[in-house]
Amino acid sequence: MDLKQLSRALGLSPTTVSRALNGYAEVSESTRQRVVVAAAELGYKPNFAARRLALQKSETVGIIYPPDVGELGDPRFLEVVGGLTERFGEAGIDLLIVTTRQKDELSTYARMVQGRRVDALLVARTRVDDPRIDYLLDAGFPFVAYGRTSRSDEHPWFDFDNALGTALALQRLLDFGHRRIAYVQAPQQLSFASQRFEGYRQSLAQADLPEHAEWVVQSAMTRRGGYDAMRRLLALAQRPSAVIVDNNLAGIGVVRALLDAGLRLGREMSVIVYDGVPEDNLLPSPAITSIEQPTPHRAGEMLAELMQKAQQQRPLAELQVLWRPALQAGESDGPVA
Amino acid sequence: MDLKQLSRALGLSPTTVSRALNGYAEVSESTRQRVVVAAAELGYKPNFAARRLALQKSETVGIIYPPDVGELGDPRFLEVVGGLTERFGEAGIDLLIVTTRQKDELSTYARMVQGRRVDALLVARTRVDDPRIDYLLDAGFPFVAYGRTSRSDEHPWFDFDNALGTALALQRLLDFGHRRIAYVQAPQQLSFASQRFEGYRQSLAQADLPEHAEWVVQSAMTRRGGYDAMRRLLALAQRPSAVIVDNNLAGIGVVRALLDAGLRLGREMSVIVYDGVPEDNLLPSPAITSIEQPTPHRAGEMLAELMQKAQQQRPLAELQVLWRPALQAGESDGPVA
DNA sequence: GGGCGGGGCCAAAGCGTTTTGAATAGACTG
DNA sequence: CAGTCTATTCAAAACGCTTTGGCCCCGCCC
Repeated sequence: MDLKQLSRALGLSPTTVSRALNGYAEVSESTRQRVVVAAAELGYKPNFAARRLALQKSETVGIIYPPDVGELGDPRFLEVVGGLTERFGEAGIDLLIVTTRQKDELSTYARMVQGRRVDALLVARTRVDDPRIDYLLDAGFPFVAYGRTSRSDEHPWFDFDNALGTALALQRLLDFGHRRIAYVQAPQQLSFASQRFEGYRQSLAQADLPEHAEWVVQSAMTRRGGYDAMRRLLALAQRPSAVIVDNNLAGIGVVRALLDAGLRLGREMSVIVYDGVPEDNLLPSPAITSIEQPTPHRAGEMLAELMQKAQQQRPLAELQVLWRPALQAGESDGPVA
Repeated sequence: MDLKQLSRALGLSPTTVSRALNGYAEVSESTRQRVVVAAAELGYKPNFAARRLALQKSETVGIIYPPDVGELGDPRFLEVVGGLTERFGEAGIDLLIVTTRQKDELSTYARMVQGRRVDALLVARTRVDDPRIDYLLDAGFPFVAYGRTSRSDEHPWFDFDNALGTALALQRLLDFGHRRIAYVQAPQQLSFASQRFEGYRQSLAQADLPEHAEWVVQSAMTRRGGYDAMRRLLALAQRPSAVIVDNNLAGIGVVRALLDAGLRLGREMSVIVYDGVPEDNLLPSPAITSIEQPTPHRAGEMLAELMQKAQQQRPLAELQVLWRPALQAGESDGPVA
């Protein structure tokens, strides 16, 4: 059942039928009714390839990411995708997912853009100097970057203010009188980890406190990693009085290590965890003070909104969103003993 | 840069250029070379809408799922998607993700199928009597069901043999001499949970053992849920001597509860956990005996393969895959005390 | 009453590919 | 040397939709 057949069945021209279905004004209300009813009855569905060819747009947005997700990548990225699909689904827009290795990256982008396969792209896992961004800016193609780049002032992006998060945490501990503040961090290749660490360093510098290399421990982004890191910290001759953990998985390990060592949280040791410790954690500990961000799912919804606005060529100011984390006080920290 | 421009630049007809690029035999080797080189140089990328319209296929597969992922749904479904994209990416096929509420479900499917938006579909979260399956079978459209249905013998599907898994676990415990075997289960709306429970019940019946309602505890699919469930079991007058947990999150809670109660695993209480307990769990416990399945990512790869085969109209026998779990012995179970 | 404006409709021309059917030229056959 | 192949190329027709430019008819204005 295509448009021609439908129009023939109605005794109308394809032109009129097409217009009736797409809500154009140049068609009488009565004909519109007839057409809509007939289309539903006969089960007419437009052919998308044809529609897209004529329309010169795809009603599809794309997202390209490297295939090694879950390794060094953002382990929760697929949750972001969940938020994206949900939002786009409401708008009747399809989401295309493509994986590509880094070496074929640019040609994949070119295929998408020049082949008009999608109307807009999401650039995930941005790098500081990112050739994909250069390409898209150059081509004048609508896109949103998930993470800032060196050319952030020229394009739409969405990001978290990671440095602010650790700064907030550090400030709170300083206010409590702490001066020996340790830092447990995820691998620094991850951009969020390096940004968070930067917030720690800068706040330390602002407070005129020296960095103490011993108190900065890098560990795997796992419970076990956090556990081991904390044990190392506890073994130091000069023990810290507080610790900031830059991710919640390691945070669980850190807290467990403290509990196992018999230390009371918020008294003998203050703890603040980035992203918080999930409720379902089995730790018999007081509420952990944390730096809270929206969930990946919410981030996905936000990205979807931005992508739609990007296609409408809104002013850049509306298309750059930095989500500021907030400190959520718990009972895992307190005045220095 | 479209085909016409390219052909003009080469002094050839679009016909020949198209053939050269798509590897047809009716074009001389020397022209092919010229064309390929020029196409690369001039950066020609085919327009996909046009290509699809002419070809009457989309080089895209679709996957439609309800938007409430992460609630009662398969929380790891998005990992499956990861496996899918990876496989399809290698084959140059796009993956379209669409969300839809259950009430619009069928019209979404119709739009996809009749609008030829995709070449094949993955039906996720199949229900026993599933109108989507009826629709697709009726339309003769290639698809793969992720989960069996009441019409499983008529269509391609991929599934896990959940009942076999719990049966293996139960048999092992019986062999160890256990007769009081408890069962901690996830909510029974989840089809995997009901299938696993079915395996437990049937094996029990086969062994001529009565079901003991007290020993079957339902809990949330969380660590905390498992913890509480185990505590309830421990409080019973007639304590079980072994326990099977139907999901690994609750499994962690169960083990923690046993450790907290000072019970030695494999001696005072035997434990088998479906899907195993992840390594990064901080439990100071012996290796947990588990029922192992491939990861969701692997399942995604498998599904991708099946979808490709489904499009080639292979015989149904090749298109129905039941993955059998295996019991992996640990030290968390042993002979009855 | 003639001209004008606009509502409602249509035929035909795209959109950028692939494919069909035919043409040309040279090689080979008898 | 006429006739048949074969290899290579091309013009034109799909594919199914949207949109441009017109056409027709009716009511309205001066």
